[in-house]
Amino acid sequence: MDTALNRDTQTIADRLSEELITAIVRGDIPSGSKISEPDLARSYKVSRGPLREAIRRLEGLHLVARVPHVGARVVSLHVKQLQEIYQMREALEGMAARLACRHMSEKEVSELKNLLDEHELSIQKSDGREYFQHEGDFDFHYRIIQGSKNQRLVEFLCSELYHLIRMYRFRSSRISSRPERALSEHRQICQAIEQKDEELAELLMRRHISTAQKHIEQQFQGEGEKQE
Amino acid sequence: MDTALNRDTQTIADRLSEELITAIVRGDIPSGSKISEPDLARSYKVSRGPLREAIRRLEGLHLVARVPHVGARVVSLHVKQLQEIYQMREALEGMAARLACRHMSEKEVSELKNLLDEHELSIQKSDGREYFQHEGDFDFHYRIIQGSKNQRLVEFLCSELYHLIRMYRFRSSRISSRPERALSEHRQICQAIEQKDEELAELLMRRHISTAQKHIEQQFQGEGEKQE
DNA sequence: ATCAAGTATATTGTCGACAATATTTGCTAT
DNA sequence: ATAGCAAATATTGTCGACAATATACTTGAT
Repeated sequence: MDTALNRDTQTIADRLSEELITAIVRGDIPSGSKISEPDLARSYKVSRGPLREAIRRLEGLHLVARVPHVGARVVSLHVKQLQEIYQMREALEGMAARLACRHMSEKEVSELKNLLDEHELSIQKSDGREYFQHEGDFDFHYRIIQGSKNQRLVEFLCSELYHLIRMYRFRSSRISSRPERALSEHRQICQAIEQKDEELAELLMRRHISTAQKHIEQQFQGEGEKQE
Repeated sequence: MDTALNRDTQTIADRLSEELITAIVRGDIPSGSKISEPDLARSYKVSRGPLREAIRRLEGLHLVARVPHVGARVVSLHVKQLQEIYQMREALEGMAARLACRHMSEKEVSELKNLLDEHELSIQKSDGREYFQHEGDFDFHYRIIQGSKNQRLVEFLCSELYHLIRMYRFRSSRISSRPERALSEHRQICQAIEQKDEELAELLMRRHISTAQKHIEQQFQGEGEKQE
């Protein structure tokens, strides 16, 4: 369950907020549900002080919405919200790809290429295992974001937007990720970065994400409403 | 039925976090200074509970940095941080301009044009009042961001990045804002939005912000180091 | 005199109790 | 039976006290 029993210096509120984030992202605390302070405090065996501080942090990450004297709810993602997130992601990851051209080291680029080779193998071997596919996809994007060397950009994309995206993926887990097409797009992007073609890298990344967004919208239309 | 009474229903932590934000942005709590919980609690006449929750919120906004068992400090902006912020701003406001083409109403566009006329007048009348100039600049950008109708984008730009930008402006207040040039760029952007030319609007906005960034970098080089 | 270690002080973290507010329940009147 | 009001209950917000940890200071040895 828990892997870190060594962190004595960590504060309860900090540890708790991490736990709550993963619980929310994985759906253990369902999207849209109310957060009861007494209940949560009991089940996590903490007092309400640190719990409230942790909730305040989640509020800042937009994972929960609070209304005074009423309480906090886990946010629920509707189509519109996902569109908004993907629009921001398109702009920011496009910029990240541009900056990665400028700042990624030779070593980082070659590691990125190796990663894509691994993905190709894993696609050939197990052509159904979508979960791994997702993780691989995240891995690719994370590396480029890191490669931008823009710390604030990294922080925002990885710890705010991606939490929400993962949360959505956990909820509706069957996304036909079309791994072959994604891989070929990844290769194009990687090549552009290798050639330090900033314009092209940004363009391709934006198109890649825009495609993913359209795909999600189709999914939602195909299945109608299943929110509540 | 309770619209005017809402101020009473506000919680201490919420009110306090607002006050602290403006205090930090205006420099009343100096950038880089340590935040002492007992001191702050005394001077704002609150107990440490709500104060700590407010600090947790500021931490989420990246206005303060906390280290466990040591305390929180107001962030201090160096050149590198400003560059990072402006890179994100360029990407996001470019996207905002693009979306504004899609979503701004006729009325909003005409109001935007009126705003620019006012700016032109105010530049002619008082060609030295830079403070007003800044506010006008913010106003223009805010409207386009709002015009994107992307609520998450609005929230992030207006309440995270702009806090930090304002904070910097308060610190080193003399930025030669070159109002004439800025105004003409604003007019170009506005025109592109009016004509619903998404490509052009995004391009011009990005160039506009990129120019501002280069300008800031020059300022910093011109004056050398004057931090802490 | 300088450095290290141990003590003293101050600050941060945590807790349980109490107050303020919202929600639910139950009762009354139409 | 239902709408509306009032009491009861539960939840959130706030506070002051105590514990854990870090910083500052003193003391002693080389």
